[in-house]
Parts: sequence; structure tokens; C-alpha cells
Amino acid sequence: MTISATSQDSNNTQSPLILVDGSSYLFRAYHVPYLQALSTADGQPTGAITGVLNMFRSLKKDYPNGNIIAIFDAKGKTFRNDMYPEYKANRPPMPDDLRTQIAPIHEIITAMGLPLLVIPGVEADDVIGTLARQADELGIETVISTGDKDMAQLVTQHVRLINTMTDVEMDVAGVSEKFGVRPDQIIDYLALMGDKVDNIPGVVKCGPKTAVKWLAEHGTMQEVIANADKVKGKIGENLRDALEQLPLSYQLATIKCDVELEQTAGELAASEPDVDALAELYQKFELKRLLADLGKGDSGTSTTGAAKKSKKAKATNANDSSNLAGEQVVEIKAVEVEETQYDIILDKALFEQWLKKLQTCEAFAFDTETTSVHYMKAEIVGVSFAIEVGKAAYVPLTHDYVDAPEQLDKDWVLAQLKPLLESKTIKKIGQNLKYDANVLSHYDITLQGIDFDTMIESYCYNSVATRHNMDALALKYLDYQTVHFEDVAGKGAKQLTFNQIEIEKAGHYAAEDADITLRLHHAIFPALEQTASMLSVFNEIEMPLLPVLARMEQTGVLIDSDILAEQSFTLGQRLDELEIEAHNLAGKSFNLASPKQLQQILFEELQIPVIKKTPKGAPSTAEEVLQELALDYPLPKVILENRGLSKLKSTYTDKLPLMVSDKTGRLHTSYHQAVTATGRLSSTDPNLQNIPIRSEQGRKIRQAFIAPKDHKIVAIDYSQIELRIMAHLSNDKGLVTAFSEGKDIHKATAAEIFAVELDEVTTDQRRSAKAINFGLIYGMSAFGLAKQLHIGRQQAQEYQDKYFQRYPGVLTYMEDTRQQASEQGYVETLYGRRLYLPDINAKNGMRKKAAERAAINAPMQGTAADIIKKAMLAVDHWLLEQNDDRIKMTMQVHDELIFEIHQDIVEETTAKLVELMNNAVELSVPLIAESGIGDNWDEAH
DNA sequence: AACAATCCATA
DNA sequence: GTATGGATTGTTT
Repeated sequence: MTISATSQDSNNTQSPLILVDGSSYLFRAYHVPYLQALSTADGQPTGAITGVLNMFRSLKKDYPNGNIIAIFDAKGKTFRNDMYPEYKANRPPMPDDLRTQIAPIHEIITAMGLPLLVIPGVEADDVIGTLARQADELGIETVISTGDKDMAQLVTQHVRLINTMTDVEMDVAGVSEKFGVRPDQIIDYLALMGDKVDNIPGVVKCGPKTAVKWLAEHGTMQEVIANADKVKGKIGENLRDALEQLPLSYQLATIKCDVELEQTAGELAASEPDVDALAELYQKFELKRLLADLGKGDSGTSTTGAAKKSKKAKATNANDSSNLAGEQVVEIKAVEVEETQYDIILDKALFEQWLKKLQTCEAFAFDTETTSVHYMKAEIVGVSFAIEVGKAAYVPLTHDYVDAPEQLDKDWVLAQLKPLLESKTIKKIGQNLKYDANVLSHYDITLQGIDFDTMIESYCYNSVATRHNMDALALKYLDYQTVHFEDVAGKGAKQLTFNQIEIEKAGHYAAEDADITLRLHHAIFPALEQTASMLSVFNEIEMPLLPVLARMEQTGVLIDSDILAEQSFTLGQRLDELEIEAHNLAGKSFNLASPKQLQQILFEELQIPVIKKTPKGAPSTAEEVLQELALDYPLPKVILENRGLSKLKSTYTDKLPLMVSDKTGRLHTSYHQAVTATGRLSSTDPNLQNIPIRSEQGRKIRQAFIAPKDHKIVAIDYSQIELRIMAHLSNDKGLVTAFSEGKDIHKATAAEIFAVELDEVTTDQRRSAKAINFGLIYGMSAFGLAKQLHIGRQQAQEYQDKYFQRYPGVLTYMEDTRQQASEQGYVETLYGRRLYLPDINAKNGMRKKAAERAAINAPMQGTAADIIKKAMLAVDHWLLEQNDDRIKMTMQVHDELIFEIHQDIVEETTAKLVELMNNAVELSVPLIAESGIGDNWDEAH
């Protein structure tokens, strides 16, 4: 069969028929993580609704003339179940939180005026197949929108598939290219392979490759069956074993194309949308975007939606306990995008005019444009400002493309701006100002008056919303689509740096950045202010911390690249040896780093028993599994050593030296202040918070973190901070006393649980107690504890019961936390940082349990984060007072601060720093910081 | 080039 | 069982 050249002879004047596989949309939308958190204020999940409707919308955009028909599966069994009772028997039941979204979707689609087909007794596929067949016969161009590959059998000269996610269309040639067989061979192909998910039997070990090979040879499954005795080897046996089953598989894989329908493909057509019904439904399910768009009117109708929206968008009080989902509604002040006036400043006169306004204003938003996203490499290209909403200016400085207009002198402009930027009284508003502060510091400007950072505002307001970049914020809080950096600079290898971008284009982008930042501040800050605790975390912790982090990043840390290079070499040698050994043991050469190849070798070729599976169902080759297998087999042991060493080499010894700045000869990480849900910092480029410590080899890497000449590395960490916080929060008498008396807490716990004297506690008992203590912090279950300690579930339960019996305050605290989380939808740290838990009342038990564990952990982890942040503020304050460049704070690793201190003053300075950290906050138990001093980070521990 | 899956480093 | 970032392989834009 060849692709017909006559496909043009179809009736082009008729609008194409678009058949939508609604059920495939539904499942896909349901599994999009970003959408899973969505729900209405009263807890009805809306993620799948939103996702499905978005997909319909994009379909409409792609096929403006399309005649869209929606087809969904009906409830209950189908004729395939009668044929084969095991059909789809492996499918888990539909989750409740998906089920409840189906009816709304149907209602909305109907209100949109689209024909909706839900036919019992058959699957959506069969309805689609029937319509596609009819359309094909009528010569109507048809597009089937689905994620299901099985539908490839329906493709003809007039019928194509489109994968909505990838927007890839597949015609006859496309099917052949993709699958290696023609559309009319797809059923044969599917039948031979079988389908695990749908529980369709096929030929064992026959995958796509084999099926294609056979069909290329014989054309159809019937012919393959007829020639079954000629196939050699194991796979030939498998084929012959499957002969009886294959006709059934063929039937099951065949989409039924003669379902009886009330209307034919030629008759079905959309009707006018019922705008009022839509507005009501969108409002009911709080679909803000859709409601807004309804007002804008693709159909040019009514403004009902928009009017309702402005009434509805009244700020929800953050204390409102009905708001359980963590989804917050903010009053949107600047919904209408008014006239904007963006100045591009190329002459002195206009610049001075702006300068005057800036000098006399209370606060302004500003943004720097640079050549790089890395603060150490970035050079300023221009700066932008906004004082009032809608009016912004961009001052280009160093655009240097061919024919770039003459620009104001960079040094002169920065000199003019310096007093302004360094003023503590004129407030600055920005988005991620730490970056701007770092860049400006390279121009001898110390940014001050950093009062409002919209990224931090958004983070304090809701830390669970993972993205706090400007584009996301503008969309969320202003319902405004910004110009993206990639829109002006391109992306990938061809991306331009900002200095290469035309001033006109760059100016609009940059000025908009400043303008939007200002608007965001006006949108988010008032909402943040409504909750005193959130405001205080913002004002007392996060904003003051920003310049402290900037200073630490600027300072960087010193590493000895030679030590690392040497270690890389040694590691490389050992890795080569291990590779040879592994290949010998396996009897063939393979990639040690590939879990997939390793699975094959271990579990298929060597027939080693499978102990655990990955979440996706493949046999796991994770460390704990190999650890266990290593007892009985040689290969896993080699793999384990290889894994450990290659991780060290690629992530640390090879990589770190490459990241040393040529400007300073030091390593400069980026601390992220708006990433974690719990309030911790995170670190990237490089991540200094996961430098190895546990293994002997790993500690060598810490030895490369050295002090400069005449200096020492001082590491000070909080001892048992999270358990101390648990003691404080729970106010459990026994726990508080144990800490107050300065006891070894794990030992004390062991004495209580195992009912022995303190000095009779064995190492084993202490280890168990330690696991229990850690487990408590993680919201552990008896099941988890059992796994950790390799003991039975019952015994783990006994330990846990005993613990709660001895420390009843902890039990009460855990129960209260869970209840509080469930009632208010969030938990708080000691200092008021709030963590929303959208899943806390989820119908899905797993997700609910996970949210409960997070609810237990967050106050402890988050309070620890608050405390060390406060300590950093205290330390930084003291350092500024000292104004002594022999002392530098260089790193933060969650419960540890690392310093570089001149040897002459190291003892007394360390004592002072420990004192500052100990007194960072007042708890009902002592807060203990422990210090270590050495020539490198390893020694300092 | 971008993304998922898997594994592993830290607190 | 909590919270992260990153390297690798393997698949698909």
C-alpha cells in the first residue's frame, strides 16, 4: 500500500470532523502534577476539569473550523468483558477524586454546545471508530485527538490522529513511520504483542521489534500463525504456545466500527454555547481563567463572566478557615491592562527627568538586565525603573549589536544612580533582588533599602506554590501574560545575550519587568499583610536575610582543585578496574551506570531473585537491594562500589574545580530563598548542601574545602535541633527534662523504651532509639520503622507504643498537629511560617497520609530553618559591627554554619559565634551549637 | 534540547 | 516515613 496522491480530492470545503477521546484526556489531565493541587474552596478537586478544558481550548485554537465531537467512556462493563472476563482486570478502580470531576466536565462540554457521546456497553474507542468509519466513507476529513496508540488502526486516507500533548499529527505514512507497520496491520501488531495494561494476552517476549519483523515477513497475523512452525528458538516456542489465544487477542484489539448511534458522523454538529450556563459552571468550579476569557468573548458575547469575576475576586481573608485547599484568592487590582507608557532613555535630559522623580519618590521598582543568569559572570546591559503602575523606563547602556544607537555612558549613569540605590530610605521593590544586589556589587554599588522582593512575598504568602518566577506570578496574580525572556532572546544554542538584542525590543521587555514587578507588589503584599505571622516572617526573617545571603554568595568558598584532581584520577583508576571486573562477572560488556541494562543482566541473565520493584514496576537496583544481594552474589558488590565512586567523581571531584570563578579563584554557590515548602534554603551551582560526609572516600572531598593562608575553617552546627524543637512544641515533660539535663537524647529514649538504666543501654538499643526519634520527625509509621530497623511490624508497633506511653506529650502534639492541619489546611512553624497542605483531606488515602506526614515534619523542619536564619541574622549583624575582614561566613547547610576565620582570633571568635547561635532564639529547652576548628571542612567536624 | 526515570549525595 | 539538587541513561521535541 502506498500513500494515495488523491487525498486532495476530498471535500475541502467541509469543516473537518474532530473526534475527541475524552477519556484519554481525562486520565492525562488527572495525572498532571501541576493540576493535582487544584480544587475549589470547599474541596472539590478541579485539576482534571481544568486540564481537560484546556485541552479542548487548544484544540479549538488549532482547528478553528473544526466540528468537535466529545466522546467519553460510559460506566460499566462492555462487550469485551463478555468476550473475555479478564479484560482490563488489572486496572485499578477509578480514583474518587477523578470520578467526581466527570459529571462537571460533561456539563461544561454540553454548555459549550459540543455534541457529547457517552454510549454504554462499548468503549469510547468504538464510538470513535464508528464515527471515523462513517466519515471516511463520506469523504469527510477527520482528526482523532487521543493519546491512545491503539487508534492508529483507524487511520485512513481521510482519518488522521493527533496527539494533543505533542501536537503531532499522524497520517497513513506517519503510522508506518512510527510503528513500522501500516494502519491495517495495527490490530495484528497489537494482538501479537498483547497488552499488559489491558490484560490482553499476546506472544510472550514478543515486543514491537518482533511483531514488526513477523508482519514485514508475512503481512498478517493469520499468515504468521500459518508459518508458526518455521520460527526458531525460544520465541518460536512462545509463538506456538500462544496460537490458541491469538484470535481472541485480535478480537479484543479490534475497535468496533459499527456501533449503533442515533446520529451519523455527517449529522453531528455543534450548537451555540450557553454562555450563562457556562458562566455559572465556571464560577461554581472556580475556573478563573475560563471565566475571564468568557468575558473577553471568543464568541463576542456577554460580559457576564468578567462582571462576576470582579465581584467574586474579593480578597479571601487568609484566616478564613473554609479555605482548606491552600488555594488562595487575591484581590486583583489591575485586571484591565491600562495604557502603558514605557520610556527608552537614550539622552541625558530624559534620564535626569527620571532621576529627579526617583530621588523624590518613596519607593520604586527596578530591575537590571545583564549578560548572564550567573551573578558572578553577569555584566550590566541596562537598568529599568517603575514608580507608578503603567509607567516605566529602560536605560540601555551596553547594547553592542551592529548599528546599535549610541547610549548613555554606563559609568556615568551608574554613578548617578549609586546614591539612589544605596539609599536606605528610598525603598526598592524587585523580583529576586539578591541577584541584582550581587551584580551591582561588582560595580561598587551596595544595594540598600531592599524592602520588597516580590519573589519572597509570594513565597511567604504561599511556599507550596513552587514557582515564584515573575512570569508565573504575573499569570497567577495579575492574570497577565508577560513577555518571556525567550520571546526576545530566543532559546537553546541560538539564544542571544541581552546586549545583542535590539533596544526597541529589549526596552519593552525590560520596562515591562519593572512595571509588572510593581504591579505584583501591589497585588501580593496587601494580601500578605493580612496575616500578621506571615508578615513577620517576611519582615523579620526573609527580607533581612536577603543581603546576608548575597554577602555569603559573594564571599564564596576556597577549594583546593589539586586535591580534587588527584582524587579524580585515583577514582578513575579504580572505576576502570571495577568495570572490567563487572564485565567479567556478567560475561559480557554493559554500561554499569544504566539501571536498565543492569536489571537485564542481574534479573534476567543471571536469574538473581527480584527483591523490590521500582514504583513503575521494574525490578529495582537501588542500593538497599544490591546491599542484600551482595551477600550472595559477587556482581552486586562490584556495582555498589562502582556506583558510589562514580557518583563522587562525576558530581564532585570532576565538577567542583570547573566551577571555580576566574574572578575570585573561589567557588560561589547560589542560595535559593524561595524554593522549599518548609522554609529551608536550597543551594545550586554547585549544591554545597550535599557535599559527602558519610563515607571515607566522600570525606576526602570535604578535605578539599580549605582555609586560606593563616586562616581556619570553623564549622558550627546545632545539635539535635529538630528533636529539641519537638520537645519545645510538644512541651512533653520527659523530653524537656532529658534535654534540660543535657542527656544523650537517643540513649535517654532507649532507656525509657527498653526500661533499662541509662548506663545499661546497649549500642543496639541506642541505635533503635535513634531510628525512632528520627522517624518521629518524619511522621513515620510502624511500617516504616520496621523497614528501617529490619524488624517485624508488630515489634515496631510495640516500640512506637512504648515511646508514646513514655512521652505522652509527643503523642498529643502529633495528634493536634494532624487535626489542625486537617481543619485549617495548613500548619505553622514556631515563628509563623505557614505551609499549606492541599492534600490533607484528599480522598486518596496515600496522598492524605503523605500530607499528614508532611504536616508532622514541616513545623519541626521549618522551625529549625527559622532558627538558623535568625542565627544568621544575628551573626551577620555582629560581623557588620566588627567590620573585620578576618572573619567570614561562607556556607549554610541547614543546621550548620561554616566560617573562615584568621588563626590569630579563631578561638575567641568561635566562642562568640557559638554564643550568638545558642542565643538566636529562646526555647523551653537549651539550644546547643557545637563547633569544630580545622584547616579544612573535614577537620572542622 | 528537554524531559522522565532512577539512583544517590546532604540535613 | 521529611526536605532538597544533580548525574546518568534513555526517550522524544
